[in-house]
Amino acid sequence: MTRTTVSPVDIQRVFLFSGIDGDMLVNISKTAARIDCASGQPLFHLGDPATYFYFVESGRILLSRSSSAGDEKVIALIGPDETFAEAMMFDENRRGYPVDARAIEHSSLLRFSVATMRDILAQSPECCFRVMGVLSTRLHELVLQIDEITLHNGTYRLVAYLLRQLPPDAEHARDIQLAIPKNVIASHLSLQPETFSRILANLRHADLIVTEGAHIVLKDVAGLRQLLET
Amino acid sequence: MTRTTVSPVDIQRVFLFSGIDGDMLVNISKTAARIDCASGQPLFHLGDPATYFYFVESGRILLSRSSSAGDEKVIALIGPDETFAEAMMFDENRRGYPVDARAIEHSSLLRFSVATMRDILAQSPECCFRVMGVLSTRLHELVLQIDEITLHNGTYRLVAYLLRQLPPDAEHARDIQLAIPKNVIASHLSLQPETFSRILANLRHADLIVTEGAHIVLKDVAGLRQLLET
DNA sequence: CGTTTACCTTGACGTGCATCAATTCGCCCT
DNA sequence: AGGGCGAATTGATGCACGTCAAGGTAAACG
Repeated sequence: MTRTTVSPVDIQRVFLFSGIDGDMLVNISKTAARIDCASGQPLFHLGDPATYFYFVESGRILLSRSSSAGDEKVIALIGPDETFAEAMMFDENRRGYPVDARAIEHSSLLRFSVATMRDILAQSPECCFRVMGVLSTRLHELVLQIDEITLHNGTYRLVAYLLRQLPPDAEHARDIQLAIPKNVIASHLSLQPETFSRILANLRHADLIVTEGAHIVLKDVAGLRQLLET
Repeated sequence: MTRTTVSPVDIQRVFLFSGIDGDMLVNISKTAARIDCASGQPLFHLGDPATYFYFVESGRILLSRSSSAGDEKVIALIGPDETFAEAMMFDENRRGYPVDARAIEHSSLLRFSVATMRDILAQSPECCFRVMGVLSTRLHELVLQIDEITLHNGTYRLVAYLLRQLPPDAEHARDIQLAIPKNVIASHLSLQPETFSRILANLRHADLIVTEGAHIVLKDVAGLRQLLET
């Protein structure tokens, strides 16, 4: 894991900071750092004092909770141009990070000081609104996740996941390339890898999909959508 | 469901508004309303355009998601002095409320305009910080909920719930009076009422608790705590 | 280039919790 | 008081998914 400096230009790419002007940008870049980390490398652990939040330039970060029995549940997967752990700016009770974080690819991150960011926010309601927007979106996503886990079975969750991978605009794209190992997706969907594999097999036997490793073709999108009704 | 006016004094009780001065307070109270609603009464449904958020003066509000099969999962229970649906101030994509809400007791609420509140926030970073703090807490709670559902079994969840009902300060309080019907608690813990009842029976047979209706005595707190380890 | 290692798949089996069904209990209502 | 109704409990049974075990495949690495 290497650490390099960050220029104001790098920061322009971070959505949360758009609309922040010259002086403040410099301030931010002074307390920021670029983190380059290898696949598998942990960034922080549950309960660690939360002094930073992150922006993903490239690569992929996995956020998870683990039980003492050794089971791990993937809470979120963070890709390029996304931030995570922004909520740590408001960790009033000093509970620290609520999840573990680690890279699952070789990744380049920007690391920002929570304290600096608080100073910025105190002066920029516009920036506050952006942060609140992001937090609100996260909230919505977690509610959807709870909905799926508690109200729907494994097949539903997996099919919903596959359909979400389709680009929303392209009408007739039916090919999916999984960017993430299947066991990780399984954990994200609250399934065991074995169950994940079996459900894919079922869908294959029902002639709804074709699979070849990480490449999946949705043969019958309408049929898959139908599985989500009832 | 009746609707009455709200005075600036009423609003002082809302934590989110503490530190807001005279002029703005009046503004808020003008667009606010007191809602008095009977037990069972719905406040809004999933997807409804979100123009209000709420503060509970008294009573209890249930937030839930429902499947098309008719199953309902309780996402949160909101009691006196708490706000809910604040995140709707930042519903940029107009997705509407992400849950259903209804009273499960005769309740008195204050209803605030999302638009007015946005105006306030734009002028008060202090108030922004309070909102962000609340959102951050909600986020944390949802992550904990996902953790429990996916990483722990029914007994763990129920025991954890019982222990949470103990006042944190009072060292030797062991009596719990459930303020909520058991089937509602069951749904909140992602259990069927039958399973909930059976787990209570198990704990009773293991001499860990004594039950009499909604009154539960934790006979062996240490023993219960032990169930949460491993 | 062969070996290791991580990931994936499939089978056999077990189990935690859901489902269905039948009482019982307590409470509101007239 | 009595009747009606929702909530709670308990039993019998079933199933979705987890667990354990045994290969199979492919990429990573010396």
